Amino acid sequence: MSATIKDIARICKVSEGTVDRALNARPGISKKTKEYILNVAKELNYTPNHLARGLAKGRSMTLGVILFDVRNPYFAQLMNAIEVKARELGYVVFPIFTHSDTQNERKALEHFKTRQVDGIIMFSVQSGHEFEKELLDLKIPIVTIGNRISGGWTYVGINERESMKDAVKHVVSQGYEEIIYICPPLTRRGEVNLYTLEERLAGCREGLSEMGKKEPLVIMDSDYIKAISQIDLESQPKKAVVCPADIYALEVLNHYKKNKIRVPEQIGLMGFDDIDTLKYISPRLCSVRYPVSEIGITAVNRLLEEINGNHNKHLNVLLLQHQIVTGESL
Amino acid sequence: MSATIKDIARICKVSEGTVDRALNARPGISKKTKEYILNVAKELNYTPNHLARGLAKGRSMTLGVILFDVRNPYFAQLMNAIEVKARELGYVVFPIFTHSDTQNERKALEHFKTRQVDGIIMFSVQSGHEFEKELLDLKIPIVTIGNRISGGWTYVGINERESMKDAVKHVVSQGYEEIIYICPPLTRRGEVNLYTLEERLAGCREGLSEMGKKEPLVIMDSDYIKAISQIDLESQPKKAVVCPADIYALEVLNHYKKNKIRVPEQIGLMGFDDIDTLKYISPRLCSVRYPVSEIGITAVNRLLEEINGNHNKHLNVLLLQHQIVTGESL
DNA sequence: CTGAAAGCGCTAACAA
DNA sequence: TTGTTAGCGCTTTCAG
Repeated sequence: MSATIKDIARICKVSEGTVDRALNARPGISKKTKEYILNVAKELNYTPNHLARGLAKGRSMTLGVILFDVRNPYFAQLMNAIEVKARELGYVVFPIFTHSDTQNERKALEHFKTRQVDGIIMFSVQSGHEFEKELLDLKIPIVTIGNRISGGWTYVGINERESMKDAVKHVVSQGYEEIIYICPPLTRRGEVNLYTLEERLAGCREGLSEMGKKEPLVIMDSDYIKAISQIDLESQPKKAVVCPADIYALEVLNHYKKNKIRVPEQIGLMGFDDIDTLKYISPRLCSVRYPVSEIGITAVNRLLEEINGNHNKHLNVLLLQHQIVTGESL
Repeated sequence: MSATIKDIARICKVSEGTVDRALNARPGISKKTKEYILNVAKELNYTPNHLARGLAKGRSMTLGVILFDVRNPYFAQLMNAIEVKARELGYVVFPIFTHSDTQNERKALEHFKTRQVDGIIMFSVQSGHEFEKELLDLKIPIVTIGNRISGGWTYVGINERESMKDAVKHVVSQGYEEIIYICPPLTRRGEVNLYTLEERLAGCREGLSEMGKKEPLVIMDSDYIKAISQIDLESQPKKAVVCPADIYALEVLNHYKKNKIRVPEQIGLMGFDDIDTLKYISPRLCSVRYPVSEIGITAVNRLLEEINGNHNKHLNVLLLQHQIVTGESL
């Protein structure tokens, strides 16, 4: 196989310890022997064995990443940012895509434990006491993104409630009086993490209330297209559909286009996430933008701080700024 | 830290070898002691250490994956399929996104070597003899996807030339006489892999020639939008823009929309890849569809065969079927 | 059926 | 400055 430290030691007629000192720039070695060893190592085309190193040091230099589905552009952006940042810092990532299945998430954590990852970045589906106990038992630093779990773990994201509140206020400021809020269920199995969903809905309610408008019509049906098609668009006052994700908004928009319903003339539409795809679609969707890549990068940085034990324990909620993106759909 | 085989052995008053036999369902152990050991292991919440196992067995049970950019939906789909399939088979993946930078690709391969991955799935930017030599030196099974390298490595993909030929023939069959083919350069650094690009262009030429049409107008400018805006759309005969990727076609379409040029009335448009995003865009783009996820799955299966040495050495080009997707843009 | 021991490649503590 | 040695946790071979 590949050359090992032992091989180099034998050839150079020095001890393995000395080779280690040369290869890893450790102190206590003469320049001469160091250069000699390095030369031989290069000739042998030596590459260190990370498995062995990890075993010896108790550090695998790998991070586990749990996301729903990388085919969703939002997760793809996160994935990209995390992978690039982690590698920049000498780590390599194991991604696992759960497709928001709680069983997959459980197995993923198990996987990471046996794989000896040094830390985990997780967008979780699960929640609840039992789940938190499992996480604690892992004894691995974890940073959560997207879905918050509890104060026990660092959370990197945006202020979900405020951002939706701002979105709704923007809609109202454009003259819309009635809000239809789309909020389909994520999945049915297990105890599911509803943090983001609930916060955004609460933000919607609060926003309307603060603007003195009436309660939103909340559509919780998974077939929300059918539900909205039953709404009377002719009656006053002006109505707008608000979605907690652009992908829902795009489905709604497709439905309206198919039925020759004009947006925003007959109904307003507001999305959330400001995904890249929007630039190809007209009318340009109003949405809420936030620095997705920054979330990934911040999560990696924080996770490494936690791994190295030099993090601020009193500050474990890291919120980034959101902003309203105006478009042609309101 | 976590419980180890040694701990279990001590508690059960047996040897480590016996514990190993129980834990890994190896033969030569009585049912009684096995059950006992398994119970103790469960109580201690034992989880195996994959680093140690990998080191001992010379198998890390990890695969390296090299892709351009997961934010591109095409790569995201590949990534998803590969990760899911690999995990199903007990492997875990290290993805590295090169952003089509040859330096990154080099470093990625280096990374994988030191990380002791058992195999690599690669969508390469590089090509050439020197590169091939590097790959050989790795002494790790490699399956290539997307960009073919040479007969030395398994390739999983579609027949690039035939698929573009079919695409062009379809365009011609819709009454278009003149083809504008978009073919922007990928990157400038290093010796770049142009396999796919060249094959598709060749397919375009062959298709036109076989249909008795004149040569395509090939736009090699990276600012292809500027280039197409100089084309006279009023003159006969009917013209169509053919793109070797939907993302180019979407940019072109955006340009036409902005300038109130009607597709397909004033000019036809053909894409390639049939990405998911298309379902949100009108007019529905004509494109070429092929089973992207299948490519990922096939690559994983083949790679494992190569790792285990039970692959068919005479068959190392695995081509999947493509199909023309008709839309409203022709 | 079970135990003992060597070894995977690297690190780290202690001697020399 | 260099060598020696004992691990890290698991697998594997050879005895018993």
